[in-house]
Amino acid sequence: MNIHSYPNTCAVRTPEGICLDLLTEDEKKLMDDNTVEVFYKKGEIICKQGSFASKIIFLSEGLVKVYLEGSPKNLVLAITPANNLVGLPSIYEGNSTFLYSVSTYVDSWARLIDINVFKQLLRQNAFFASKVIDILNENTAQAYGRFFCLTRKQLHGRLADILMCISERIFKSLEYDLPLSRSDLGELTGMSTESVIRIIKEFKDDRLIEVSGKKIIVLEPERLHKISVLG
Amino acid sequence: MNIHSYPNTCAVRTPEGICLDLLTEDEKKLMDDNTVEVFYKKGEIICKQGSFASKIIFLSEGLVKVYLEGSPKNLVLAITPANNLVGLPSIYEGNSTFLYSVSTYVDSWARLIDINVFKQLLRQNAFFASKVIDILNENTAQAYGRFFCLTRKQLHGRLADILMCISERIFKSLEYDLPLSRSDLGELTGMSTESVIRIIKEFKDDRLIEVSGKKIIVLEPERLHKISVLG
DNA sequence: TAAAATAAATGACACAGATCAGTTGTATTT
DNA sequence: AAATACAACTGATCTGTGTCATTTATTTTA
Repeated sequence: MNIHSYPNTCAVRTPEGICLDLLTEDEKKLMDDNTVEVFYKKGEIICKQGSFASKIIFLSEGLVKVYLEGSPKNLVLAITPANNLVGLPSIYEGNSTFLYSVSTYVDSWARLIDINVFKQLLRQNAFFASKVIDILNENTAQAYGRFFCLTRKQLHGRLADILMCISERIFKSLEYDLPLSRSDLGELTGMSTESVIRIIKEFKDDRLIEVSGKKIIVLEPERLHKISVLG
Repeated sequence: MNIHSYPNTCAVRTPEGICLDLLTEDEKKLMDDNTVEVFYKKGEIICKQGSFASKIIFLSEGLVKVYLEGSPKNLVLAITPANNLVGLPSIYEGNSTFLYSVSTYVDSWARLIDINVFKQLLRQNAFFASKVIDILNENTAQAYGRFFCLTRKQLHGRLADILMCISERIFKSLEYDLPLSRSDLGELTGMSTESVIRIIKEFKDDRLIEVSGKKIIVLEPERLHKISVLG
């Protein structure tokens, strides 16, 4: 049996403590001296798949999507809220380019940390490295969940999944203002915009959710969750 | 533009040096003292998703599949040849169960390393931890490639992809004896057995590959690669 | 406030690929 | 050598979901 409390398919659980706390004062200073903070408007690209990976991104404010470029359609790997590191998987030996692109759903602030300094700190502070491993592995668990969702569930399950996941992990409330369009939702769930609209309507008609424009209220989380699990 | 030399969708590149070399003599001894070597027959399960994650697996001989359990169909995350670590993503804080199941395609030998000893070594040896991060990230890159393949390519692309990947990364030859059945191939490419058979036949009729039973000879790697890229 | 542009919604249609129901071939077992 | 089981193969349907065309609603711009 395969019991998961709730889906984990769009975003990682926001970490309690961040790994940067494990650095010594000197190490923190070194990192700070090699970090710049940048503002990105809604829709802007923070890093581009295939380009030279020069930085690790700490999202201090906002909401971004992490995605693989594809023509005609991208594949969204995750959406990431504030206080998360992004770009870690690009730091392996022999690779020097970003594995994925990152762009903003809303106005955001990001701290860009020099990747070589980051790597150096990994090699000199085992507690820090160990914590980074934790973060990487949580991301992997989330990616696998998402992988399973997009390849094994069909439309209703996928949409139920995303709606629950956004509610649970991004807004932590059954009621939220979606900063995404229907076509963003389509990209996120790997389906056409038309299908998103159709199924949202069905969920609405079935009184599973309440929708008006961007505002979403989850009325029946249990039933929605059931749909998500059954696929 | 998205230029990859060759697909990377079924298995990681076999690592040149293994991270265990970075341990000190004392650390190596500690690890050895907490490792057992076990033989598994073809088709046996080495670890089961959801069960208590007590070990890290080093596959010393054989070929395994790493997969998520699903009814009715599993999702194969990767196939892994000898001299690779398996189970690393399970070692994050707050998680104590295997993220995936692992079973053997052929008779195999595995060294099972106590997970707590492994974690301890990560926390005390930053070079070791740093190397493990490299391995995790390579695995992530491979998983993303596979994710993209299974969600964005259609049948011909997926099968071409797998045939090339097995040739390139597992056997390192254009000619090989597949230790997998057609239904294994179906599971691996996320398609029905019937479709596997049909498309293999088409590839054969088009003189892209030569097939007799389990024996596969890739006649035109470039064209096969083209099919894989175009989807 | 009107006009233009964009997003949301809806219905008709097409098709990739699964499923089902079989046949043929090849190992195992007795 | 016959019987059984399983893997490989084939053809005929069925269905989920994308695409296209069009209408309605909402936002942005002039």
